[in-house]
Amino acid sequence: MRRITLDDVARLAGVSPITVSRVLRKPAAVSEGLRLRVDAAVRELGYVPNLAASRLASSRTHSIGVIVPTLYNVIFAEYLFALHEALVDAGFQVIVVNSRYSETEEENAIKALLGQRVEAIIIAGIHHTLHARQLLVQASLPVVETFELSPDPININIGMSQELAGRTATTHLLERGFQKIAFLTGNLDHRAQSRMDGYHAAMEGAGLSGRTIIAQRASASSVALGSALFAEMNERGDSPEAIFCTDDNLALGAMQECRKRGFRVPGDISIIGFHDLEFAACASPSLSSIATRRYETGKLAAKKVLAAIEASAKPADEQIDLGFGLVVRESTSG
Amino acid sequence: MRRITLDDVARLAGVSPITVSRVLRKPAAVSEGLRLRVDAAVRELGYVPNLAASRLASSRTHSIGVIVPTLYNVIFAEYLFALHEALVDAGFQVIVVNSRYSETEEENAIKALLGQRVEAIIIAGIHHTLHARQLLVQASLPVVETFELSPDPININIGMSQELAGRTATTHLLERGFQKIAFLTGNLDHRAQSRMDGYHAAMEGAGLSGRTIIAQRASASSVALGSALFAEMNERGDSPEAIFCTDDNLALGAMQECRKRGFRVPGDISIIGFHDLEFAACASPSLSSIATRRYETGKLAAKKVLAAIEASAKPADEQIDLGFGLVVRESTSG
DNA sequence: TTGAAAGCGCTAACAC
DNA sequence: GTGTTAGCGCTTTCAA
Repeated sequence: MRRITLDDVARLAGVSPITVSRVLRKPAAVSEGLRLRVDAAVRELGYVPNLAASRLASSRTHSIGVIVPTLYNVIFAEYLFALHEALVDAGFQVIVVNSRYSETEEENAIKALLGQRVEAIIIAGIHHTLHARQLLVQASLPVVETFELSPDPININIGMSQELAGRTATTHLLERGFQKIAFLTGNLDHRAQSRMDGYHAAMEGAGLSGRTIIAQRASASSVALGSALFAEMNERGDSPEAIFCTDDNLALGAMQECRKRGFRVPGDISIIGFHDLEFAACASPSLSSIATRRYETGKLAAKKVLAAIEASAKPADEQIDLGFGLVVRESTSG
Repeated sequence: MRRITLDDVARLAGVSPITVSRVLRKPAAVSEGLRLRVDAAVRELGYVPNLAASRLASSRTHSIGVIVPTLYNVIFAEYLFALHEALVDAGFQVIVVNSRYSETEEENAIKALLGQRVEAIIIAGIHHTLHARQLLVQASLPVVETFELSPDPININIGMSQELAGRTATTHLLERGFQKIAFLTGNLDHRAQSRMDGYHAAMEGAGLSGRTIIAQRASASSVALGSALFAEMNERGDSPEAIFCTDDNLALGAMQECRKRGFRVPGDISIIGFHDLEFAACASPSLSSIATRRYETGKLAAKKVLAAIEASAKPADEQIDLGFGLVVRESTSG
């Protein structure tokens, strides 16, 4: 059974194909009589326009490519939500591609998106293969890099200093008077690495560079991993007074494992997390954290992209530091 | 600056356009000499094929549409992860559309996906507008409905009985000897509604239909909402012996609020959640829950769709009940 | 306001 | 193994 095309509709309505096309795209430009006839024919035939043909002919795709390293993380879910909200409402389709924390996959994703002639690319992170970077620089479309601050942005960069955030969290613990401060992390992607750099910098600044305690395991952050890392640390005899976790999930897990092993939080051990996830405020004890602006990042990225498309010009290079917040709650208020 | 096309590459390599096309799609069918020349030209020009043109010419899009009611929920994140994993590896692009729990938006999403000539549609839920249903029934592509069991599947249906799951959770509490059992829920989407139906059915079966306790508020499930709902219930004087929450997040929030108000879990109040999220096992006390098969649902949906595309035929109607599990942990082991 | 002609960039089908 | 021809189904001119 052949698919219904514009011509079929035109024939049934007794008009030319271009008139049908106009009725569908700018109905105001067609007289009411024809419009009604066309609408009726469309409905009768159950016509659905072929987007590939439309895209080819108009060279507009009304689609925007978004690359994230994982779909398995609330952080990106919130960010994607914000992007979707703004872009879909503006009539764009969002193509989400998951690079699985691999720069090679990211490069492939970029190629696929360029092949689709997306009208902009929004990409989490600032580390790309050389070739990927070239492709993005050469492409005459808006490119937004998010979540980190790049020393050399491709085009638009909306982010925060992960290193400074890591330093801030650690400094907060130092200011509470703790010296034995542990750092807990899962996979060391670029952002986690920067936070760890911040931890090391703060410890060194306090003359404690010889006394760092690291618990790390190559798997995705999760509550279970937090428990496991604390257990591991405890069993090998490390007994920190405070813990900085790269992620609130780890922090929650660590906190629960603390209690299981008879430590009070914050009485015996203070804990600070990262991202200020929804549960941090109502955990008990409530969890101190670094608040990151996932939603705002997505919103702003979408806004910038829409403005650029509107102006039909690659926007000027720009870097926006959205910053972060230190949220002090019970878990570090011993 | 004009975009590079296949013809440009062909001219530079001194071959016909179709040869370039072949090198890109089935390199084995081209002699090595030409292949190398073409590859070089592709690289030199930075050529990226136009997918819209390819899709139009071949009438294959290698893309699959996925509709979910929200992106703001781990449940769907895990499901999407599974879908992506299987489909992307098989060379398909996944187009995710968010219907925001609206049947109208869902209908629009279906139209948009059909317009793109996706090769299959995978949709969470079994409730659609009449027109949306018609479109899906008429479309000559595989359609998978997930997460619920439909009395009248459009094509393939992979799910579980939400009602039975709700009944099972409630029955578990009844069997522990509790009578004052509360039901906590956020937005009453179809699935939450079915779980509540299950709760009512179980209560009625125990002769307790007059003693149901419901705490509900129209917002998305979250830990904070769980706290709020328990607080509300407690303040209006309802004092349940056990609580069934439609979601583990609610359960975690309720558990924390219990403790804040001096109730022991499970000593004074037993709690069971839903979905068996990652943190349930390592919460303290560990959280009883109904385990749902999000990942398996995604995997199986992808598998069915790929098989159908492979066979290039709309698959036979089929219903698969993936079931669920009752996971008993400390929070209901008083 | 409406239509005719041409073409977007690729691939299927067929020839050589 | 390689090329020629003829579209895929729309939209962009431009003319009426």
